[in-house]
Amino acid sequence: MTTPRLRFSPAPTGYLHVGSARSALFNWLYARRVGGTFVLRIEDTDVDRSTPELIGAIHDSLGWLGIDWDEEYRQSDRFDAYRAAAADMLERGLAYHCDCSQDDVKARNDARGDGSSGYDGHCRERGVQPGDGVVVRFRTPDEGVTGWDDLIRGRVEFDNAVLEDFVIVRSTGVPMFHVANAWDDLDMGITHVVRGEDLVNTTPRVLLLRQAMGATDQPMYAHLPLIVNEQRKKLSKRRDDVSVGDYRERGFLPEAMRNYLVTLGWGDPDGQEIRPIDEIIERFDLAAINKAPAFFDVAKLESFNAEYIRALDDDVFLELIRPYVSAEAHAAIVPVVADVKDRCKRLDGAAEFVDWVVGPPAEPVEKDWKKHMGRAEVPEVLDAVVADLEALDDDAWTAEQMEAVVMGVGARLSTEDRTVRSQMPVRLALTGQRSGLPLWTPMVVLGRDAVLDRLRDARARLDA
RNA sequence: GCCCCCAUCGUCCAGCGGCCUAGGACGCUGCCCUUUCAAGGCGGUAACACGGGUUCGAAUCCCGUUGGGGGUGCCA
Repeated sequence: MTTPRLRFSPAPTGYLHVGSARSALFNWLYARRVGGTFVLRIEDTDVDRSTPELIGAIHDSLGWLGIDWDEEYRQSDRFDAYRAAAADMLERGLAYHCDCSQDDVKARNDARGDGSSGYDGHCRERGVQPGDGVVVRFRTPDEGVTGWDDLIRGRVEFDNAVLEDFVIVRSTGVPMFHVANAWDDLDMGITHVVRGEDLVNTTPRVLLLRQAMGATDQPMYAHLPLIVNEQRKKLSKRRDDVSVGDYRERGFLPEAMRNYLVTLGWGDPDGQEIRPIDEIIERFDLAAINKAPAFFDVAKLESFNAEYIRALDDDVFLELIRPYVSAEAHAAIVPVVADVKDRCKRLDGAAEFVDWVVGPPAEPVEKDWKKHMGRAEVPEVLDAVVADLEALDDDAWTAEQMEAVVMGVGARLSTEDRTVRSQMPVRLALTGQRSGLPLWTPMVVLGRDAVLDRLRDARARLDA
């Protein structure tokens, strides 16, 4: 038995699409699962879109996700082989030259008026010679069936009759991706082709080409269900956030992203969704992948991300958020790192927890203010807290003392008839918000003057 | 138009003929814990698209309908 060989073949577009990332991931998972080889093949036969920067974006995102590859190829380095393969097909009569312009083809189709849209085989027997504006087309069989046993979908078949004679060499002399794809899969000994469902229609062409190149076997195919948006349409660059790099910038952890991507189309029967990558590799199975499209649910991704963030060591978290927060915010977070980490859904959201420590308190929401500051005992509470805090020596300005003072006031003011809660008025006065970090340590960081100022401001506001 | 594919809670996944009065996760939500929030614990909400078969028995198999999606380039 030969070692399985899988490949991820992205076109260099300048970013890695999340759908592509998942294809890469599933290829990689399977390769690692079965001890196979994972090949990265850059499909850059459309030369003007092949630059080191565009390819670098793919490398970066794959690397970020922890997807490593064993071999790498670039199709632009292999044009000679594709040209030779095309020439050979030409020589053997399996392909022919065609000088029809796209307008010609369209005009004939319109004239026919039967709704057909593809190439009509006009040049099949015309003996067109190579020249300006001349392409090479593959002569598809007129009868018979081309199909394969898809690992995910089962048997898929196309009548050869519906396959038009497609272009295999552009008029510029550059072979089309089908040729490169078929030749490389054959030449590189690819055994499993795992890719998006949007490519099923090109599979019969590749299979026919592969045959024409002398192959007698087929690789195993597994066509993945598409990742869709809320409209159930394929994720598009225009309307959706599709770039892996963008998610990275928005503070998602690669482990969370990778883990979430796996759940789009696959789930372990034991029901556990979040688990270490080694365990996923161990359990992953191509044949168990779902057939239906999956919605990319950012809310769920964030939930995964929050869980991965919580599992981070405090010091690791502190380093990871550095690019996302100001130096001031970072310094403010250090003393309360665990509290921030536990509440942080994305790395870029860390700073908001200490906004009120670094800057002025937020302007309170009218409704919250009325509800919590409108209570009869609030003036008493604020006065008492201010008084008790003022009485504190500078060296007693500690988190323990903050808690003792604030909670003490509540306890002191409570009677059998009423329970006085002092925390919320203080919170609103200090932060302007009704929820957030535990107050005690941040109060120390904020400092005596600011704390007292804010409490007095709030108290004054009650009278206004 | 033609070709291909898909169809379980709002969403993702489990289920591969009886264990299903359909399970888990996200979301939403109730209670507990807590003088905030978060986390955690315990509940709740909510689905087998429809119609025919096959079978003693169907979410699971077959056919059709409906609904969605993908493709239909000298892009990949």
